Amino acid sequence: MTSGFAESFGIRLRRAYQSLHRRANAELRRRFDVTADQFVVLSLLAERDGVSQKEICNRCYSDPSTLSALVRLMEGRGWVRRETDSCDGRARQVHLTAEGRRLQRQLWAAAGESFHRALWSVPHNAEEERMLFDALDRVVEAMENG
Amino acid sequence: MTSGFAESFGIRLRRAYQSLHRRANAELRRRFDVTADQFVVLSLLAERDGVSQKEICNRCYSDPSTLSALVRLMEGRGWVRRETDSCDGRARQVHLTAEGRRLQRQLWAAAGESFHRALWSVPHNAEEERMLFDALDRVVEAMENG
DNA sequence: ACAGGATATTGCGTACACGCAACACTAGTC
DNA sequence: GACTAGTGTTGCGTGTACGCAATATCCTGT
Repeated sequence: MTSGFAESFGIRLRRAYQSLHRRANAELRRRFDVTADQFVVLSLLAERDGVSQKEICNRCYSDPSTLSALVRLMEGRGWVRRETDSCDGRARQVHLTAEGRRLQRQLWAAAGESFHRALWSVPHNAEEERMLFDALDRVVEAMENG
Repeated sequence: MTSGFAESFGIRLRRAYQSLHRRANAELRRRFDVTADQFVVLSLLAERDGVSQKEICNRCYSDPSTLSALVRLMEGRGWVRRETDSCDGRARQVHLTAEGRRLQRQLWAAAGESFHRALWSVPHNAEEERMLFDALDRVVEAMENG
């Protein structure tokens, strides 16, 4: 167990995430002038729309104030529309615009195909994928409670 | 396979890393006024000292210009010492100071114990740990080449 | 010795992450 | 209706991530 910090789970998780994020950023920026985080938000909205920023935060596990700036930037580019929720005056419902939806599909088809194929090969089979996903989810759980 | 973006490997990896990083940051800042990334560098140096910044970058997979600023900040706080390599005038050898070494041990004992225990419980057994580590390493490999 | 190419570091600009505090609004209690 | 507690969003400051270009220094072949 004292295999050293460099060989620990933490540093491995860091390396894996950083390499994914770095590559996604490079690919998306070069070809579409979109950042990886913008792509994440676009993709989550493509799955479910008209939700509060808080809801988006929960889904991608990012920070409210970070997301606030990000979503307003995306609004400025015409990818999303924000309306004050009629039931809750504090909240803003975030919707994809037609333009945003079109862009998301384009990104998913182009870059998504490129490095999703690379990622798909990571778990060797369904069993392993289940174990891997489960472990990652347990990290979140452990960090929030443990 | 079209299980949706929110259920994909990428978003899970993101959530896991973010939750780890967030918690480590919170814990370390509150108790010691040290950031998670500073802790990473301290720990890597505690394992091997007197190396170039490039070498540190390779080990923690971070960016040269990011690390440059980070290491100089740590130098200002008296945790590391930087000397121009006598054999290679471009490189700086980074050493832990006595103070830095003391701090690293303190962090490792205190915060390390707290959430390393949480992380240890993530892989259920040695077999699973091997598979998990291997998968994370394959992500890095796939992102660099694939 | 010297030119050309590779490498380590730095400076700059931009985007994110996050804690904290302020603000607006809701909801529950009296 | 006023009071209090809780929640969604925003503004601000700091630290980090990264690409790009510049600089200084190797190194290799000639």
